[in-house]
Amino acid sequence: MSARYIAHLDMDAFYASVELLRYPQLRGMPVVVGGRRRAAQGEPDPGEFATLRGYSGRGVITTSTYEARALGVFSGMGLMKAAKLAPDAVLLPADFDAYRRYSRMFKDAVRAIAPLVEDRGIDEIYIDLTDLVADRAAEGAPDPWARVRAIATDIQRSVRETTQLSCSIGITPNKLLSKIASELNKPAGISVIRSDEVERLVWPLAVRKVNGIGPKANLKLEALGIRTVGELAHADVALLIAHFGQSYGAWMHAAAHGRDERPVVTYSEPKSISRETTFEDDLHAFRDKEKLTRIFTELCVRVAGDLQRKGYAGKTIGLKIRYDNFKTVTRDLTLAAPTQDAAAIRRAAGECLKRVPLDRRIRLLGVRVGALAKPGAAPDRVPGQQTLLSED
DNA sequence: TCTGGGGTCCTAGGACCC
DNA sequence: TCTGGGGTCCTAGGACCC
Repeated sequence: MSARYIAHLDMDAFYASVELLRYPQLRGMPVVVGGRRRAAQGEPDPGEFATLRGYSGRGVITTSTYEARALGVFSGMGLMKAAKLAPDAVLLPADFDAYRRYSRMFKDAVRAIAPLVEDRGIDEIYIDLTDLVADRAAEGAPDPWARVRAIATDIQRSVRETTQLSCSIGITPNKLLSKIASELNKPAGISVIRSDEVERLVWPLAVRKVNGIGPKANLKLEALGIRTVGELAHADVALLIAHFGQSYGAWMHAAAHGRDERPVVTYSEPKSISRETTFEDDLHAFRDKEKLTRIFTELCVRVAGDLQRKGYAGKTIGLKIRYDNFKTVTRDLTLAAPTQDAAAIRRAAGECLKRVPLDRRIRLLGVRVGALAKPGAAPDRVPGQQTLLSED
């Protein structure tokens, strides 16, 4: 594959920054977004924001401002723990409708400049700038990397003008490196890594910085004495494959050398749609049967609503249960035909429930619909069914 | 004081068919 | 009676990401 210019754009402290647009008086203060969605609690009185002090419940932090991060409070952390570290930090409930609005705004602003955008969730995207860099060859700077920086600056300015929010951009020859690069200079940074700079800029980083190496792999690597990307790059591939399997081991090694050929994918169909909820208190399968049944049915109704709104039906219905000890089990059942009907989903999920042990209290209940199809689209072939031009 | 909710992808075993 | 592969679907669990 010839040289590409791939950008990764990451919005800075996205949810918290959107909240600061609404409550500018909180700027400069430690603020965290998270906790359970509040039911129509209304606008808090100015100067009367809730703080973390005395928080009790099962919420986690979804985003924290940089001032809050300085106090050791990061996303994913339980709010009870965060309250001990930063009792005076302001706690705001998440408003996903607002975040989705701003998400659309910033993505539209980017697409107006560079159309080849891959969605990676609400607050980040990949952008293939290769064609744009070529287009600007005539009028722009002679050095393509200088043109790349100019394009990134344009994108950053446009995002700021349309949303009043800042973002960080990494540009490199591929997605893997760009994801790493965008984090090097946060917030509001632009970072470039050329192929010949991988050793200098990437090898000193912890392996955990590589997208795809999570907490488990990190621990295993540590046990092998591998802490940095450079150490991973120098590790024996055979050793990595022995410990992580052919596919993952070989990938890890390639990743450490900065190799990644994945294209920027501008559209993909969803594979599954699900709803789940963690209870405020663990529920007992029999003692809390009524409440459990009501929530179970409600989840099915919501999944069905999501399917209908998005125009999908699915034939694999899944149930997820997390027990009080955090152990999670799943069961699923594949129907003869796809459905988007709440009652049909409820029946199938009910069958799944019969196959789950109910000897512990339950922390979480979830319902999932997979093997999605667009209703009206050609159905999957039924085994044994005659088809024209069959190759059997 | 335990750890949200929405996803994707991978692995592995068994069923079933050719 | 025993011994074969390959391919696909289904199911369960787990790692990882935002």
